[in-house]
Amino acid sequence: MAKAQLTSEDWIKAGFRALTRAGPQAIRVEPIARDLSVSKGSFYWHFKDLAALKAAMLSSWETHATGEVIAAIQHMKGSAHDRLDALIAQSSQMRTDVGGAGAEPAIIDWARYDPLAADAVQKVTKQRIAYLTTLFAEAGPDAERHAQLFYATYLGMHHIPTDRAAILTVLRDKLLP
Amino acid sequence: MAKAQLTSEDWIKAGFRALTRAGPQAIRVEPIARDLSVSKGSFYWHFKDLAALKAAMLSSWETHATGEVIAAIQHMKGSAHDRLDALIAQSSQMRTDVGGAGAEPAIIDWARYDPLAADAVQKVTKQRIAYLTTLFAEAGPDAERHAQLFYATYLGMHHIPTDRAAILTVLRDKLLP
DNA sequence: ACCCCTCAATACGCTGCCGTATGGTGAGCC
DNA sequence: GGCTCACCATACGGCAGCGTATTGAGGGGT
Repeated sequence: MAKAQLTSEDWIKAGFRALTRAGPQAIRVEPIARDLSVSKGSFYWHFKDLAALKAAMLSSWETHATGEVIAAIQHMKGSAHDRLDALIAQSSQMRTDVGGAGAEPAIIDWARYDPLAADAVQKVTKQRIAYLTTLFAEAGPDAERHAQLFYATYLGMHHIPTDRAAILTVLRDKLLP
Repeated sequence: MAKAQLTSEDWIKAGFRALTRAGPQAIRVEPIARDLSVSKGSFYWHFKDLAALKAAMLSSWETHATGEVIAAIQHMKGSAHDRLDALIAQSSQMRTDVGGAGAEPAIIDWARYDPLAADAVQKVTKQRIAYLTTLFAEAGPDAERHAQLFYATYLGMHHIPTDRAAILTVLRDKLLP
């Protein structure tokens, strides 16, 4: 199960594990090295310093969190209603390895203290709301406000101890009658 | 402007400043002491250790964030519609000193890594949703789901770079027609 | 078989922080 | 004027983490 050699990808994944478990400030070299059962000598081979790992994580998340997801939804034919359902389903999967939905709250939070993370989050937010706006535009006016509302709910639902998909579904019913 | 003597309250407020500026892991004795232009010798007079300060902050937030607010809204006569508007207005004030709305995201996040904070947040969440449920109960069925939806949106809107009150108002229109 | 290149281990100095111990200062009271 | 007490400064030992330098081990190409 354990590979003989590590790659930068392994460090990035381990970084996300640390992030989701203990927050942005837990992205530290030596603890992650212990998690990988390796010394930090390995780390400084793959990365210049800690900032480089963080940058790589953000870059990785940026592509995974926008391009891939939107592309997957986009090329499935269907109504806005169906596509929203697909997005809702997607957001319940909660992968944490390369920045799936499980890591979202931690990254959002990360952005509160780190300008680089803030930059990445801002880009992703903009793209997502833009895409949602196109979906809601099919159903009437105020598309952008509705997109913002939907996305805010998506972000907030992670902190409510209940069935998350149900909350989004209720909102979708209200916005796309 | 600067008081001669400090109180525990001053340390708690300074703790919230550190929390909102740089996250939960920034609640550290020496940096906060520097913020107060004082040595940490003062800190260990007012508090047993760092954990004591954190506990005091959480306790302070717990009372400010539920009892006081709900009481203020409760004793103003009016429809659920009006009371929701009052809550929306309240949440746009963004005080950060003793755990106002500006500190909410930071505290929510804090709870992800600290069991004590998680405990406080869970209590507050429960109370708030319970109160919202009573408001929505006047307007039809599914009151609890609507309360969860509204609260999730309230939490998430903090991360959307736009007029936050507007988002909640749109949602209120949908839920209380 | 050899070498080189990749990757990891170890050891080191440095910084920031915690918590303790102890000493100092001003205000008020007698 | 001296005492007490609340409040703060200073100094110390300890620890955890960063980043560097140096050395060591395998694996592929020739």
